[in-house]
Amino acid sequence: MSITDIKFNIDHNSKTPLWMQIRNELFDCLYKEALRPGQLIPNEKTLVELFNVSIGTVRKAIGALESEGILIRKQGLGTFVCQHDDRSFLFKYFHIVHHDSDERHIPEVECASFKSRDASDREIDILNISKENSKVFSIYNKLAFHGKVHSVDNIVISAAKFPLLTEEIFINRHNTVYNLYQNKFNVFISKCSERIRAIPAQDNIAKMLGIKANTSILQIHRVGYTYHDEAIEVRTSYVNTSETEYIREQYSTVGE
Amino acid sequence: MSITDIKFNIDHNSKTPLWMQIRNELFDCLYKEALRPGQLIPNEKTLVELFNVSIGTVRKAIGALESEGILIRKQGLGTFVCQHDDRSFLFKYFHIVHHDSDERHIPEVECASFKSRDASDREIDILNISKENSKVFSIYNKLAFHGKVHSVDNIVISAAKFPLLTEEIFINRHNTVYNLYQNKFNVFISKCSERIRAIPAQDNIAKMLGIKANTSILQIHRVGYTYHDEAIEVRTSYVNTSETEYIREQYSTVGE
DNA sequence: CAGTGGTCTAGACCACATT
DNA sequence: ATGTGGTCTAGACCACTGT
Repeated sequence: MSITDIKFNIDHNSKTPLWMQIRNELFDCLYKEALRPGQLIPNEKTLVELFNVSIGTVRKAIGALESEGILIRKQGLGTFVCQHDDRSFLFKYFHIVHHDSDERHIPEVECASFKSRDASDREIDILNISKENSKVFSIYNKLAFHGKVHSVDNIVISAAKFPLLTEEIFINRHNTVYNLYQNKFNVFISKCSERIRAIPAQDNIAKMLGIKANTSILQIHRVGYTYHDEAIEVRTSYVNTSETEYIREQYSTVGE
Repeated sequence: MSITDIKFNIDHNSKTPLWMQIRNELFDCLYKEALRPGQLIPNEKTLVELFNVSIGTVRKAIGALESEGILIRKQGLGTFVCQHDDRSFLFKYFHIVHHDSDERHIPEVECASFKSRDASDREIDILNISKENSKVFSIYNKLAFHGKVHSVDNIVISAAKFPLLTEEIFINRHNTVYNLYQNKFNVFISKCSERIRAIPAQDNIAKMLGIKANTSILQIHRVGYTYHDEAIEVRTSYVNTSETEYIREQYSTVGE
């Protein structure tokens, strides 16, 4: 189904602004997979004809989606659906930096284990897992800077949404995990929520981090969502902050 | 100095867009204190005449400042300079929630100590403190939910930037600390950066939190900035996360 | 070069809030 | 009723990109 074949319902007499209606229609194209990450969307003039509005209105709709991180405009090229291949997405959801550094660096990642098991009650609840196929993949990753492990990530995803995922596929990705989700399974992570606590490291985690048991570490519960707030991934990170820190720079934008 | 008296330099042949020039001029009005938090800015038609551009250009400039959290538009009323009195600012920089709650609540705050002392090297560096007046105020606040203390905040600010601040003034504020800065000292905190680590609680902090020494807690280093990235406040928070959590909801906005 | 998005104009009309 | 910002139009011209 190509976007140019879709019949759009734009109501010029509706209470909701035209640009918002157009934004929603374009957004639904992502959901209905008429538009996919990385894809070029029709140019402004074409959209004007598709929606039968003036160009300023189309531009406002695209601007809204751009500020949401859904679309990205490239002058002279066109407007594209955001993807985790884009440079700006590399560190969007990676918040650990080395102590004496202001810049984020890509960590070295090593998969420690890859298993399939039944979902826990909490996972069933958050990931909205059906009873028929309640299997999940549970993956442990070790993250390091300069060979020194600083974090252990436990990633849990529903097997139903990632059919045919194998340890080999997972390990042999050449990019981020979210990039794998996007490119092999057409799942785009667009939003994350995180909850952070300080806990003493349990034995197994301490061993993976190479520290003594009961050392104070960060425990970060993250839920990753795709379009329409559909929860996709439950991730628990354990971070040794003796040489690293969790950072957050908050311009007082409206969004957050 | 009123904003209508200012001579603006807008260059219609410049490489930088008109709307960006206007955004910068308006922003400088804040810095030069021709505009203050809460103040109504001139209406769009007046700005059109002041800057000698069309209304769409003015609207784009205002839109930029609005998305930065500097201005707030209120339909039918006008456009105002953001202030920490605004509801949306209440929780903007407060990220602690009770464990089994999704909503943020206002904590009970109690001042534990209020002192003046010489700045440390680190504080001199971050706050850009001069050698002539190197005094800082160091304040300890205890934050609680339902009477149970969960956080201790150490606030450090340059005495030079907060002349005449006393413990009495500090304690008798009827709003947030940032609101006090704004209303009594004309300092608007517009940006914060935070770095989070997990540490074992030291004796004095543990005592204030009502927990055993060496319990794992969060240590949050925050620097608060005003316009033009001028550092105003160094705050270190110690959070007992046995019943609370640090939260971050990240829509994939461009800003962050 | 042709095609894209980026900027800017000069209006019209609507929805909202105060007087 | 008046004044505010919000939406929308129908263009013009510029700057950037790849061929």
